[in-house]
Amino acid sequence: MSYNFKEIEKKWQTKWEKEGTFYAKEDYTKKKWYGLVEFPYPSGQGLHVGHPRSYTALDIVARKRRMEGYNVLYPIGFDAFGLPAENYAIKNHIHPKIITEQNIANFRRQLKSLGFSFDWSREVNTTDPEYYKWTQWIFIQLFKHGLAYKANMKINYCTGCKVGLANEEVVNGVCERCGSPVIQKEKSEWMLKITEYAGRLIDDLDEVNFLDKIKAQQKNWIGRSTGAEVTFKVDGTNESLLVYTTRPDTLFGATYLVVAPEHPILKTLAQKITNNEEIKAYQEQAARKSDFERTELVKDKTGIEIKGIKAIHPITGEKMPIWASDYVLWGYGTGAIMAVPAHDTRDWDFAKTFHLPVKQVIVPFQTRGEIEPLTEAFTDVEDGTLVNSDFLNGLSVSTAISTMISYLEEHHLGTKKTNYKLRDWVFSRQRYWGEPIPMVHCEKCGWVPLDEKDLPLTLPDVKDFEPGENGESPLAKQTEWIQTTCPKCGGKATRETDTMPQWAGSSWYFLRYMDPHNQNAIASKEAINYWAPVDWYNGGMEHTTLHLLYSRFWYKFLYDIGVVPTKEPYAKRTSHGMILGSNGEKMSKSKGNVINPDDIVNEFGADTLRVYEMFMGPFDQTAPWSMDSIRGCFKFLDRVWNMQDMLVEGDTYSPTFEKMMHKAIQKVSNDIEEMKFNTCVSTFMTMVNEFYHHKTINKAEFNTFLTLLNPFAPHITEELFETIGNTKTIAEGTWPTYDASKTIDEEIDMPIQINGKVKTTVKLPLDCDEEKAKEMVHANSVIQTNLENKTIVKEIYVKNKIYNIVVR
RNA sequence: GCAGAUGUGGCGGAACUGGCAGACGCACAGGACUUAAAAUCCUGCGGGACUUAACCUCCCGUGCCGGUUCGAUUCCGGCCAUCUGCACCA
Repeated sequence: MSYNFKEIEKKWQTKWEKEGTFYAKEDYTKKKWYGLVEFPYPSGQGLHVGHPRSYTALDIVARKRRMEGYNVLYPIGFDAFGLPAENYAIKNHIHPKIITEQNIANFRRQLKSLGFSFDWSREVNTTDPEYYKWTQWIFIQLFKHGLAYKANMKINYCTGCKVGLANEEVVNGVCERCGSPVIQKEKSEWMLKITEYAGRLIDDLDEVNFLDKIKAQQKNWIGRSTGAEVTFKVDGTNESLLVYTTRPDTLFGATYLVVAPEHPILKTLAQKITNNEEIKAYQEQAARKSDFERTELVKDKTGIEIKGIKAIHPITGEKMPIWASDYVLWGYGTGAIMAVPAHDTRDWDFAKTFHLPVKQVIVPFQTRGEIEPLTEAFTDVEDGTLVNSDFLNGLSVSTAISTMISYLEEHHLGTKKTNYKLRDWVFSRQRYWGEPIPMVHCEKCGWVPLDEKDLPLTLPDVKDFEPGENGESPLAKQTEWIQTTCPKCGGKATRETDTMPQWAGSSWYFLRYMDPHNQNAIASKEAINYWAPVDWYNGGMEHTTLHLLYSRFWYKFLYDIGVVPTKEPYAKRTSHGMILGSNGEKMSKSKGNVINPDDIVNEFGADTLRVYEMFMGPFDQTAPWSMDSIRGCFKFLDRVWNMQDMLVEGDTYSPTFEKMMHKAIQKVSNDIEEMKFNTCVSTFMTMVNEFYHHKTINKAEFNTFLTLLNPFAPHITEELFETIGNTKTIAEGTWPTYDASKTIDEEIDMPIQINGKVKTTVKLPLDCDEEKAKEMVHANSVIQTNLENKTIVKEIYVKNKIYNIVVR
């Protein structure tokens, strides 16, 4: 019988579905394991070959865990709100709900065809009102705790999508999604105060097992810096300028101040300022630039001196000029800086451009206080000694920083201050296909949340999905829907017409899986206490600064209000590499290098696809697709299939294979934990080669082999397991164990080196003592020949590793 | 510019904690089976020198230069290249 993967895969998938083989148990007394993969956005293109890479990987772990006796939750769902469905709806006048349903059906079919051990009874869908009811509920809690607020602010506005974007969604000045230019637009938006959690989002990374690069990227993104705010009085006025600096030690080197063009002091002191016209012109010029131009294109410093006012140095009392320049950002720190051209590259450039004074206050340590003229800013903080700095002279940079901060605080001139680059999360979208924001605006009471018992606030059924005038949400046209009453005073009120961003539904979906049909809560307390946190979460690096950060933020908030029991949602986070086209480029329709998983399943079967994606390379690195390699994996499974013809009886491992079996169990068990799936597959291949070489395999060996391979290729292994006469399935069985003593070779092919170069090998018993080893090595003829006319300088023997003879 | 990663045969890649570089797969070559082809099975396969050939032996070889070491793909210093993220954040 030849390997009929189509029949086999269908048979087992039907059985699993019918019997609910992989459903998580409600038994909260068993030890649990919760594995999570990022649920897909059900796009019209169907599943990408990248999805199975991540899903197979955790499927392998999940299947192993079940066999190890854990109660496993390995769920899946659909993150189905989003722009593509809406854009499609606008173009083809079909309701996004219908498109979404179709796409989900297709995704579900594809996912099932790959044999993942998902608990399909817990499938969630973010567009289901029974789901987004709780997304809205969380929003209301955020609002009640002052973490959601309306702000009239300049937002990034995508000219293509006609929608406001979070900073995270703007890439190189264009929209991350559609590539259209992003402009600044004034709009009233809902914001979430993620900045309030910035510190904890960094600090609590210490408690979780995330890949270092993920931690590093999150830290970088949140961008914590510590320093001081220092007050500079403006001469002859009651006004003062607050500046932020990370280098308070350089205060004596400050020679001028710079404010952002948007700084309010330019208005407040307009009476005293003598060149208002010029300043206005500069402000307009700066405002015209998009963020992209401000940061990307224009590195040359521009600016203008604010004439008529001077600042006073808080310690020396010197009068300092004040400039305005767009290299100082209004959105960060205080929007004003003290410029220390000698020790900051940007200030140096600015000072050189406008011929401003440079005062050096730090010298490299080894110059012993000698001041040599600078040719560029000296910014080294590790190796610096303070000079020209009064009470700081002679101190190192780090000591000088703390000394200065103490001094400032003591004299009420400044305070210690931590700043973050992270901005609050722009939470409004002027779109139809998203969760309605459950808020109404009452003229008397202001913004009022809906009563929780009135949730979900469902999307009104509309026919026109075009954005409204001026970038308004399509919902703004639903005049009837908008009119409502205020939940607080019962008066006339209007609904919020903006919807939530796509990140909303995905910020908490892993909690819903724990108890997906609960009508009264996100999930029951018992379910959350049992399943939280997620034990292992795998996903793409591209979600590190968006989804991963957002969901950690929401979870921490839920922790604060007592909904969840742990500080962090994910105990462990790993990341898979991207799959590239066979030409080494990112798969895209326009490049014509897209692989459809359906085609692979049809031609080779799901097991082959799974094995190939695990074999193609290190899991966390990018890997190009190769049609030739996939044939090799098919051939491997075909060889596994044909091993049934070599089967002989046997309840224990035969002496020929005993060692190999124990070693293989050890290696595969360990490698799965380390996500070294590629070497697992090569172990399987080596085993098969061995069985072929001896043209025999007994039942005990076959059973173990099939169990090890089962997480990778679940269908063929179950079929063979049944064929060779087992009455239970592998899924019902236990993970094989190994005897460590049987993985050790009692004889070692010891490599013998002369001057570090291997000349030959000598068979030595395990843990052979040095004397015996020496004797045997010197008895070897190759070594004897090599030692002729040589003087032995030294002999190095490392037990069970190497024997090296150093000669002259 | 800053942060992180990567660099090994024709290709994808392997190598525990510093100890036989190239596991496993692909491609390629040869053989068996076949009327033939495909499939399958077996064998070979980093480069070079020596050799009629085989075996043996020797030399070179993990991006480049240097160092530590009996011994370096692995550790250290300095470069180069590629990828990813961030980018005037005071």
